[in-house]
Amino acid sequence: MRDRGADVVAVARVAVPVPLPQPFDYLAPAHGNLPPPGSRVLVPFGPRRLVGLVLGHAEVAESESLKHIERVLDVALIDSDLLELLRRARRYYAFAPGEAVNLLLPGALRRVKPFRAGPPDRLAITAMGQAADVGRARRQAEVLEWLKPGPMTRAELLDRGASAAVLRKLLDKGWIGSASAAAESAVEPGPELNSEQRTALAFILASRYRYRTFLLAGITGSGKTEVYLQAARALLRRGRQILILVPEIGLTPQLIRRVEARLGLSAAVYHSDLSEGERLACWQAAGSGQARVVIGTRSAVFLPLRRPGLIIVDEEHDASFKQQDGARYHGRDLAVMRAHLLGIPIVLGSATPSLESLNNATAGRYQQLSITRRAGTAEPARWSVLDLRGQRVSMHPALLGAIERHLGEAGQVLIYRNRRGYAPVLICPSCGWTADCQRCDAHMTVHQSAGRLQCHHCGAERRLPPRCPECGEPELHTLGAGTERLEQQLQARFPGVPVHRVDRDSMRRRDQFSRLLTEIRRGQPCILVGTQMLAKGHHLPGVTLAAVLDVDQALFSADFRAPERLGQAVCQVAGRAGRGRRPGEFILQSRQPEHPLLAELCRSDYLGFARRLLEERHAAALPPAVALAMLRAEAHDPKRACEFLESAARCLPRSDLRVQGPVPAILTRRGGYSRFQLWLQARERQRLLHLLPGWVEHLHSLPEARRVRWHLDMDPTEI
DNA sequence: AGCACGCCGACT
DNA sequence: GTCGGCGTGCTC
Repeated sequence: MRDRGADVVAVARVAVPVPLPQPFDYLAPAHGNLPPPGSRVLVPFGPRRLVGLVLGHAEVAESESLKHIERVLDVALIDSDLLELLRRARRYYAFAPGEAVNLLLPGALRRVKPFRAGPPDRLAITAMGQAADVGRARRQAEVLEWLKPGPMTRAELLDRGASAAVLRKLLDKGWIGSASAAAESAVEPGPELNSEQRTALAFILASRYRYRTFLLAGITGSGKTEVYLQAARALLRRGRQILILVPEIGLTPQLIRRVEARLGLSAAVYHSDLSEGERLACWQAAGSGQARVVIGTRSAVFLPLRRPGLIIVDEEHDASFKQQDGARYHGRDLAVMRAHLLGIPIVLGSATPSLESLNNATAGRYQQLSITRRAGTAEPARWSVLDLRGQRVSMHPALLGAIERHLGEAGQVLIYRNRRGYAPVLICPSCGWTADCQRCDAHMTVHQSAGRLQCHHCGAERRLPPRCPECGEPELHTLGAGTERLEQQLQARFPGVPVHRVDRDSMRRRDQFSRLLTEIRRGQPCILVGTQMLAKGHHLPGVTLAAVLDVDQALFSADFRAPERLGQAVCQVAGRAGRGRRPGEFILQSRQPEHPLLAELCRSDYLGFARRLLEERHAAALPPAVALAMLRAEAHDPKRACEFLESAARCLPRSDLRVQGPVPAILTRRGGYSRFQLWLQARERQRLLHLLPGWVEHLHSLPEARRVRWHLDMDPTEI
């Protein structure tokens, strides 16, 4: 027998930022030991050099192809808790180790060349700046004025119209400087908690220093945030850090301000719109413990934390917690995993919890805390359904009447329509031609004011044709109404009343929206028409009437999640009405007013509706009753996509999984690609988890895999 | 993903 | 004669 010790060597298993299924092994640096797991290293990789992350150590057969780590950049930069989170996430979502580098290291630390620290993220006016004589420099004077009330982030200043050059000048002169991230201010007293809020708070605080997941289900306006904040305050006092995950940072300036005012410190904010320098600064502040409260989007779940005490996931049902490319993880679910590893409590909050979380609560994995009453004196809105059958208009006469009445009583009106643009279809009345996207199975949307057709799926755009390109008919018709058209119709019907449209087209710049919100909160009667943007969590105390125009599509969608999302949107919109002192009214328009799901939604609260949906999912063996993973493939040639999925299915180990497909995706052709998928369902999640990583790794070696774009999606939210 | 190597068309 | 098109193969 040969001496095994002689041809075996210790290596570091290194994740490098390439989309390959395996980590790469490296020998210790020429002079030194193997760096411990979590170390950041520089390694030679083919003809180039890359920054990688040491995932662990291993013993492998000695080989000519093994190279040495070139340099150890940071020893044990990532702690073992985060590495363990990463291991579990990789096992669960079956993503490549290369993605790990992207998740755990901010961009600045992935560069081979050392990163030069950029300008500070939070800027404040200095004493010198207060006294400065700016002279003719108008732009600089402007910035100084903005900063006089208090510090602002670089992003906010740029948003308002400051240029990078002006900021650099002011920094050079010492008129503005970095505002200390630790600056503390007085704590604003909060409202008195009602009994339900107090009970919820008591449960959360009872599990301090222990893992526990709480599902805080509180109707809109019930004061969930107040419960989070008081829990946060208790842990801050013990020197712990608080991590708050939010769906989209753009929609939460109010939350950030409120957190800062109520906790008396400035929150570190982490999201993808930050500059590389800002991201690095936040990453370091979180890791050093200097940042006491961190508010971030899903990627913040991977931030290092020195002394974590509590994780909060706000609007936990929101789809943006699911990453839709690269490592397709769910920020909420990883947050739960992280809290578990850290041994700290986590609070998932929502007025309209996801069926996944409700199911976990029912199964006893999460503890549900409900708040059923609105905080303060506000009453829930009165609901009614208008039957749109037989109406050839987008707004029922009774809705217009209600709008008139509410405006007359000095109320504000919110109209929700989940479709931007003027009209979803352009059609020729003589030959039936419709304006379709060349690259997608979809109609193009008419954008009247821009005079263009737009595909909302691939972004294609072209001029609005003056006549039918098929038969020359000069008078083309539009079908349906998007926000742009509704704005026009409402303006025509209610002259003299301001009509504000809120969607991606009308609110190009971020500050436009916040300015409008400020304007609206002054309380003058007005009509707001908008998409999602308008429905999500904004406090609009002057709104007394809210309406959802079209709920029918979602009731008959091929996507099994559509009714859940509909219910959530409807409740969010209904929650906008009557949050001030005046009572609210909520109107739903439908051509299926007697549909059982709608009836349920109107009859009971969201939780009753959700319970019914959950029963349906159990009956149909759909998530969360079963675990679902999806293998997706897309190619210009649909045959290639299907061939790949077929051979992928063939090399699946024999098991009791239910495998279906290849089935076409709902919008089969998008952006010139035909998209197909394989459904993998299992009663027990473990069955899937055991086989996915190995299977996915094997798929890389299939010859068909190189001719298609493919990925695996665990717990998919889009089908 | 990059990056090199490789083997065929229009240009200084 | 060479600059450069992007197919395919490899990266410890």
